[in-house]
Parts: sequence; structure tokens; C-alpha cells
Amino acid sequence: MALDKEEMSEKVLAIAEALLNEGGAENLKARTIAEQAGISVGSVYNLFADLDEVHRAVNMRLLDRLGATGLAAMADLERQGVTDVQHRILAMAAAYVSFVEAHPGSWPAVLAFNRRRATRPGPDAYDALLDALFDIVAGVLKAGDFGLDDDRRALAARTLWSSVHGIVTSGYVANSNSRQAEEIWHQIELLVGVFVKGLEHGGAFAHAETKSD
Amino acid sequence: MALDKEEMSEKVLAIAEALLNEGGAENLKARTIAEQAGISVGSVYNLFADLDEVHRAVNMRLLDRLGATGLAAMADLERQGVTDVQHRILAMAAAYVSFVEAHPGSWPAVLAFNRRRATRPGPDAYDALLDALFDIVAGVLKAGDFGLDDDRRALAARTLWSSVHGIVTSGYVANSNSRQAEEIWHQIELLVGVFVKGLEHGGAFAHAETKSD
DNA sequence: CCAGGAAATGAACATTGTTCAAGAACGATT
DNA sequence: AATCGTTCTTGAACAATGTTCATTTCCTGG
Repeated sequence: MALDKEEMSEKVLAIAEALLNEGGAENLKARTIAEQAGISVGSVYNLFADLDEVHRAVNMRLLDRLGATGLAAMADLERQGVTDVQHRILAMAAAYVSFVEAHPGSWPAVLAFNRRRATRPGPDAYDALLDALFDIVAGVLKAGDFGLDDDRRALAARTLWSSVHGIVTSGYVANSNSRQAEEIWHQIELLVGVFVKGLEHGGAFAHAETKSD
Repeated sequence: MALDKEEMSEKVLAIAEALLNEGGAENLKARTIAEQAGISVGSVYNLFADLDEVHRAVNMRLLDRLGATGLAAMADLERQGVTDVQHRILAMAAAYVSFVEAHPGSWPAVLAFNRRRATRPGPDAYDALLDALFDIVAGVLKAGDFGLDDDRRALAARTLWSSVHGIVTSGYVANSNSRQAEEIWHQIELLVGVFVKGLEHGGAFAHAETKSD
């Protein structure tokens, strides 16, 4: 007996992830997958409806792993007794940056794919995974005492994490040499530092007061 | 006589922009362009080396227009005597959001394309246009008195603008209904508020001091 | 009016995603 | 064991696409 249906799907996804990492979305070809998996091209379409579904499944795995990495990093700090909010957020950001650097080809593909499904209906497993990341950040912010209620803390978490995300992706627009990595990290340090300082000084919702005049 | 070579290129780019806006990158097809422009498919390749070059040219136009829009918004505020940094940054962000909303299909394509050229050599016209956007923000930050030297102000500008960019693109990952637009704007207001407050209280480079110990 | 170069053409090729009719493998039932 | 029905696998076939290039068409200077 060869491989289970489940096992073969795993194998296909592993191959697909490698292909995406090497050459981005346009390198994910049905025939290449089939050849490397030792099955026929038709069998690929038996396991997955189309290549988009393969791509989606790969992205899910990546997001899942990213969440696990973030949680592990938080657990490490917990074990070391680090409670400083700024340190913990920076650790999360570091995990994120490392993850993106470890997947130079497939991470852009995650983002590009993400946008393509804007037409689909309501929230799905994708959003659930992204929300999990936001929740980790929100948990860290809860430790700091910024006088935020749950809603505002959640908003702050999404804002902060989206900003980190923007810095990372903008940074990798240009050539990804080491100078770029340094620039990204400088930006992240600046963002987190300013953000925490701003929250401490109650700048979070000052605009709401001036706006509701 | 029909159209000039230059004029025909313009026509092709206008068609290409419309196609990208409707269906994203995968909707940019040589035969569709040729048909709509009233020329043959070969002629498209006479005007542009390949579809990537068409896509790039469209993106350049978009970035150019975005820069012009931002400058116009700044000029408007100048005329009204608005000097408040927070207001001006928010106006820039509003221009950015409006622009993205006005190009729901092609803006994702700009970003996706942007990443694909990570392998190419040094900086090019693309980076120049992005730098122009950063410079506008840096100019606004210069008005506020945060005690920043030129380098740090430039870093802060890139950080702030990349963050806005991240919020906008993250926001449009999910369905782009009006609730999403509201969420985006809440995040931007929070970010800008916290950022300015953080700069005011010198939180910008606290980390640098603790790090260089 | 003509020669020569420039531009336009679209048929042709290679590569892709996807389908599907035909066959193979397998399990249950008699 | 034999038979049947179901399910899975296969790979040839189709349509769509990017790109090329020999041929044709067009224009312009003499």
C-alpha cells in the first residue's frame, strides 16, 4: 500500500510549499506537483478542487505555524519572568520578522493570495487564524495598565499588529539585503517604543474627544 | 492617421489600468488589450516588452497620481492655515485611503507586483516614487517640533507611513464593506494619535538608549 | 514612382489549468 | 471464488494564455 489520502495531501502540501517558497505563486504548477509527488496530474485535482485550494491550504499551514511560533515566544518570556509590555511586543515582532525571513517566497504569496479572495462571502478559517495573532498581541497589551477597556484594547492590538505587518511588508518591497533587515528592525523598535509611550500618556483616544466636538 | 506611438501607449495603459481594476493581475491579458485598443496582439509587444512592463507602467502612473493627490491635500491644508501635525498626517492618510478605495482592483495588484521584483538590482523609478511619499510625510513631521534630526525624522516618516500602509492593506484583507472602512479609519486615528503623542513625550528613541548600553 | 526601412500583423508554438471518459483497484455479497 | 458496484487513478484532450517572428503593409525620402 502506498500513502493514505490524508498522507498524500500532506505530501502535496509540502511540495507546494517548497514550490511557492522558491518561485512564488506563479511557480505552483499542477504538473510539477504531480511529478514530484509521483502521482498523475488528475490525482492532484482529486485531492484538491484546484490550485487555489492548494495555495489556500499552504497559507493556512503557514499562518498556523506563525501563531504557534508567537505563542511559543510568549511562553518563553513568561518562563523568564519578563512582563514588560514593550519587550514582549518586540519579541512578537521578532518572531514575525524571523518567520517572514524564513519564508521569503511563500510569505508574499500569502499576502497576495489573501487579497484575491476579497470577493468571497463572510469570515472563514483564514480570518480565524489572523484573529488568533491579534489576540496574542491583545493579551500582551492587557498586561500593561493603559486604562483600556476590552474593545479599545482589541482595536489597539489590531492597529499595532497591522502596523508591524506594514513595516515588514513595505521593507521587503526593496531588495532584501541585510541593510534592509536592519532598517525594518529600526522601524519596528521606533513604532513599538512610540506606541507604548503614546498609550502610557493617554494619547490613544485623544482624537475621539477632539473629533466629537 | 491613427494614433501616435506615444498616444497608443497611453491608450494601452488606460485599458490596462481598467482591466487591472476590474479583475486584478490575472485579468491583464495581451489579447484583451489588443482587442480593446483596436490593434493586434503583436503590436502590444511592440509598445511594451511584455505584460510585466505594462503592469509596471500602470503602477507607476498610480503611484504618481497618489503622490500628486497627497501633495494637493497638503497644499489645501496649507492654504487653510492648518499647521497641526496630527491633522495633516490624518489628511495624508485620508488621501491614501481614498485612493486605495478608488482603485479596489488595481491597488492590490500594485502591491503584489511590487514584491515580485525583489530579485532585480538596485533602486529604480519605483523606489523614487515611494520615497516621494515618505518625503511628504517627513515634511509634515518637520513642522512639529519633536527634537528629531533629519535621519531620525526620516525614519519616523517611513515608520509612520508603512504603518498606515499596513493598516490599510490588512483591513482590506477581509470583505470591504463599510464596517471595514470604519475599522480602518479608527485604526488610523489611533495610530496617528498615539504616534504623535509618543513623539511628543520622547518615546521615539528610548529603546536606542537602552540598546546601545 | 520607387526602394528601403519601420511598423503591424496574426498564425504558430510552448506552457499552463482543468476536465473527463476509460480503465484499474478494491470491497462487499452471494 | 466470482461478480458487481463504487471509488480512485490516469493521462490524453481542450481551452486559454504569453510570446515570437516571418510575412505583409505602410510610409517616407529621393
